[in-house]
Amino acid sequence: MSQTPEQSAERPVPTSADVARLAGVSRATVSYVLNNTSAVRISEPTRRRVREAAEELGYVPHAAARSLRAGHSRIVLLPTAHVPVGPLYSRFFNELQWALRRLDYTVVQYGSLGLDGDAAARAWAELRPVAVVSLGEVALTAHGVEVLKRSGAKAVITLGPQDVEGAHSLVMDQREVGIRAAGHLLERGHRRIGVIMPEEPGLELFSVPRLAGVRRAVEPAGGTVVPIPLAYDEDAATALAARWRDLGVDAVYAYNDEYAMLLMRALQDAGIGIPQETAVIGADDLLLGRLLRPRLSTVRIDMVTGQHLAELVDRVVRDPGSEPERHDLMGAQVVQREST
Amino acid sequence: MSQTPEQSAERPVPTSADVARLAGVSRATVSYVLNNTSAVRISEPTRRRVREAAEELGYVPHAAARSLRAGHSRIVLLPTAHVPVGPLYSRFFNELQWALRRLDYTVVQYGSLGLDGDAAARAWAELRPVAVVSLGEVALTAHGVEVLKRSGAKAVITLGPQDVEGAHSLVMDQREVGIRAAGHLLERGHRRIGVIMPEEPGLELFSVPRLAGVRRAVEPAGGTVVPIPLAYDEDAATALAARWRDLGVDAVYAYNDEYAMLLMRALQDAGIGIPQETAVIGADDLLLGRLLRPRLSTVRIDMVTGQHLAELVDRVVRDPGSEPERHDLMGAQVVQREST
DNA sequence: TTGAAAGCGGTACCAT
DNA sequence: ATGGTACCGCTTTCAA
Repeated sequence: MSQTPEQSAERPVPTSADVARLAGVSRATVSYVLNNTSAVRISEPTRRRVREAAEELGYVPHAAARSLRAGHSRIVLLPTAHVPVGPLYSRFFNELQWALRRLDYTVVQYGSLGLDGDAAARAWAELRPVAVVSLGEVALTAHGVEVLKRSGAKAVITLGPQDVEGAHSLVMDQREVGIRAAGHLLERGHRRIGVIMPEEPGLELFSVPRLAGVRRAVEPAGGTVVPIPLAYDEDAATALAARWRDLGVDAVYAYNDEYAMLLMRALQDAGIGIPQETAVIGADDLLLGRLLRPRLSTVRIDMVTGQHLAELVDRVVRDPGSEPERHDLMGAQVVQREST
Repeated sequence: MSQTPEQSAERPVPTSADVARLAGVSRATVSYVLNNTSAVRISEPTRRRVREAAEELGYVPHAAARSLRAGHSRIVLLPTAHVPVGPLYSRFFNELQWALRRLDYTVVQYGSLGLDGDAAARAWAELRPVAVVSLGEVALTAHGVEVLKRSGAKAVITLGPQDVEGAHSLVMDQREVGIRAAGHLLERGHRRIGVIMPEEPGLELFSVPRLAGVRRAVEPAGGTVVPIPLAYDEDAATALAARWRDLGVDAVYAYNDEYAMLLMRALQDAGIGIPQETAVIGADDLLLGRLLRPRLSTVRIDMVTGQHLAELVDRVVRDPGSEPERHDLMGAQVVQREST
């Protein structure tokens, strides 16, 4: 009797038993009424009494108890380590959440700081999610996928640079972006190609593979790749521009359009002609690139939409038997404007 | 074409009872071992047997069952209707999630499409969150707060234009931004002031009060306010610029720096001098404003940091008895550059 | 038409 | 040092 977990001075949270007592019926009846169970017929007067009692007490059902009993949840887990800033990614993320919510899933965002793949998978599995959509910030291993599936996850979907055994993988090979950017610059006759590497944390996920892509395109062609760290900050850009000519690059791929804008402004202020002296290309095809002068060339990325991904989640949840698929998505195309 | 039978749909998820059976001990012992309960001493050999059994079965505890028994959760609910895009807001949001996670809360993002305040509050209460941080997209009423608290929420915190009874309110009066922007333009001698109103959904939360602020500053001074709808899109801006002179405004507050950039470019392309013919001021003090020519004047907003808010959540959770406070935050200051 | 009761998976008190 | 067991709140047979 002494095991009341939490007996505060406040009113205890009303349960369906309280509603039943007040309405003078059993808990079963309360459940039937409030869930509109069609298999059972409850008289209208009883329904009314139950509803009124629930209303009066401010009764709200307990989701955890319900799903414990049901044996499954509608939780979709979205692990996040660092959510990369940037308009493209935010938009995707919002769309995804929105679309999942429309499909009646509960989105749980779970920060997984400093957990390695398997520890993270175990932590996620505690929530018994029906699906996990890993955005690739935390490396999910085949074993991690197994743990999740064992814990009842019907769909494990990864979105990242490579596919993971046992999971549906949406492979977004960011190297492609670098390859396209570099390919374009090579075509235009450039050979010594700078690559802006953001110093902000959480962007390595994208920046490192993009650099690798540039290398892959440039080195076989006999060109040179020069990685150039840059903080997203005016002073850093000015300092970089001051020593720009020492770098001897004749073209630069600037990670994305925002970094490209920062760099272009600094170079222009330092009297370096774009594209004559240095060609500049960004990525992401943001509106701002079209507003710059010269207009910014860029790599447009065809990313999966949040809506699309949400539908995949739902499909896999409904048909968990389906073989894990691997989709290569992420087309990338150069949009040439005036800066190259 | 033999079917792959290894689907977990068949194999039941292992429970602590399974672990107990395999280890040849009771469920209580399993619980003691896996939770390192210090009140009881378990022999080392037993501990090992339990650990091995858990490992072998791939056992992962069930968070819902645990918190059902415990009588409370560590869920912090973040309702989101439309998460406004925009770097300032995304950064805040990420910080908040990150900081809460560090404090060992589980962040649940819950999209509340088309639910009115009270229905939303009920839906949120089902999850029995220990805290709710409403970012002001869904209007929370005093009654809604009551429902949440009755369901066990120790902290209900709202961040929005006005305080809500019963909740800790962080009042961010966006009108202040409009007031500052307009005040600055009035000082510089402008009297007919345009206000760019983004057509994108989800921004009304900010744009409408900002417009109200402009009105409040301009009208007593005998000036005129001209709201100007604008989609975040190059063609829309070009079309607007073409009829700009008909509007007869001599200054414009452009919602934020991104819309300001879009507008400035279109105006400049149409041969309209900035700031001579039309002064332009943005808001948010983004880096891009400093990169524009002329450099963009802006309103810098001192928003609460995610870290700060997370600490408030934690403090209120630990001391739920504390009186609801109302903090006015959101200082706003004009940063004058060259566009005004 | 309604109620009694058996769990879902864990935790922690009380015996042993 | 362990085991037995009574809950947490809810759904869902099975009886009455």
